[in-house]
Amino acid sequence: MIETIAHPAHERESAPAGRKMEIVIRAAWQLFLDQGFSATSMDAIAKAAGVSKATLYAYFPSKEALFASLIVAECESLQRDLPVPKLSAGLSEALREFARQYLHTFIHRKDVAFVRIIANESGRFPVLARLFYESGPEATIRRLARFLEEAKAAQLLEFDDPMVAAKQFLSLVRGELPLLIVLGLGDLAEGTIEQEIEAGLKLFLKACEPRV
Amino acid sequence: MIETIAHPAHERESAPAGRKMEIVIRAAWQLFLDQGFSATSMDAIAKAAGVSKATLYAYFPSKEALFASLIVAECESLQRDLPVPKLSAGLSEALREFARQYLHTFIHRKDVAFVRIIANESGRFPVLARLFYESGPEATIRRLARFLEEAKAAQLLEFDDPMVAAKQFLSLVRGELPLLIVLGLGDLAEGTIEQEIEAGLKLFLKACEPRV
DNA sequence: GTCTATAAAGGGATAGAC
DNA sequence: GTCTATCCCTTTATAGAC
Repeated sequence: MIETIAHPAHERESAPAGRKMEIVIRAAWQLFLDQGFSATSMDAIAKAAGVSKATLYAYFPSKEALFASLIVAECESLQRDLPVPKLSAGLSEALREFARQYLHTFIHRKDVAFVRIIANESGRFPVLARLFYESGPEATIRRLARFLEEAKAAQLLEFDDPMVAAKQFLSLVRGELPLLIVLGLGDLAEGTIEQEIEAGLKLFLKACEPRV
Repeated sequence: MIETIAHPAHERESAPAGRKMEIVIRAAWQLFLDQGFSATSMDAIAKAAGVSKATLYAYFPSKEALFASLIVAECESLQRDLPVPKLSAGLSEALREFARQYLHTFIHRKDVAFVRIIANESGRFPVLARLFYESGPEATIRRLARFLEEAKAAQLLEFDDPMVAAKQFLSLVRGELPLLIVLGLGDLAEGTIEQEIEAGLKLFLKACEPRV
């Protein structure tokens, strides 16, 4: 992504390596997501990517370095894909849509698998754990907090601290979902998510909408 | 702790085995909590318990069986130690104290480490994952829901579905705490937990207390 | 850069003595 | 029941040919 411009000259050298590199990264990420760090072997990655183990070690000095590289890249992706609240459609609908986008990451297991991996290697990658929290969950809270502050300024909402209110809204709409998914019990009926969002939104607005 | 009384008679036969068994269980549980299932080796358990590996395999036919046995026992313990809401001290204080007891399991890492282990091995032990969810989280929700229903009957609260309301209250008071702890970022300042509880309680009551 | 082959270490599980 | 010693497999990582 960074080297998109430039380097048209030595395609012959870097292109094969570049393609393989990308295949390796994809295969490794898939395996890490599915099985975690410890359970994923370099052998398995090499096999899935169709390369030899020696090639892996030509790209990355160790399994840890490969893992860290993937996490850092994914955190950048997380920050790019944060939900965006839009007041234009009305406060209620804006929050509803924000919640939908927010929960989408849980339902499709991306974010939860992410947490699971880092959590399981708890002591091992403290820097990566913090990077993830700041790139994903905390950034989401901050973005929503700014939006809530605008709504407060427009006298659509009442609350003390926007960061606290943002955390509370997100807590309400996610409910038990992350736990259920992380436990592999997330086979929910179709409308369940929508119902949870609706219930959470209702409670939040009941508590924070100005009383006429 | 349990066997302080009794068994003075056949100390010679069962006491050595019984004592060692208990030591093994304690050591294994400690290691599983700290390092997870995969990362904990039978060698390490044997060493920590001061027995040989062969002794472990005399007690349990496999590492999986040992692990499952510990999880099942811990789930029984979870159900015994559920928080108990008491209306006697007033609704607000009852919910506050319930929340304190609830979060206590997160702060002291018992429950979270538990989730972390099961989550990472959920593919391997789906039955244990469900057992855990029903023994801990779901049982807690049910207990609180019953209490909320009483409060509703006494016209202290207004809501539609007691199970939904219970989930919402618990979601509010736990906030980001489980995520922070599971990521190893849970070094919170002293009053933080109390503040989170207070804020969650305030929002919940604002939304669910009858308006005079 | 990429491969095959292998070293070195650690894992689960078992045999056999006591 | 408990131990020591060991089998056999998988893992990370590297050596050496091409």
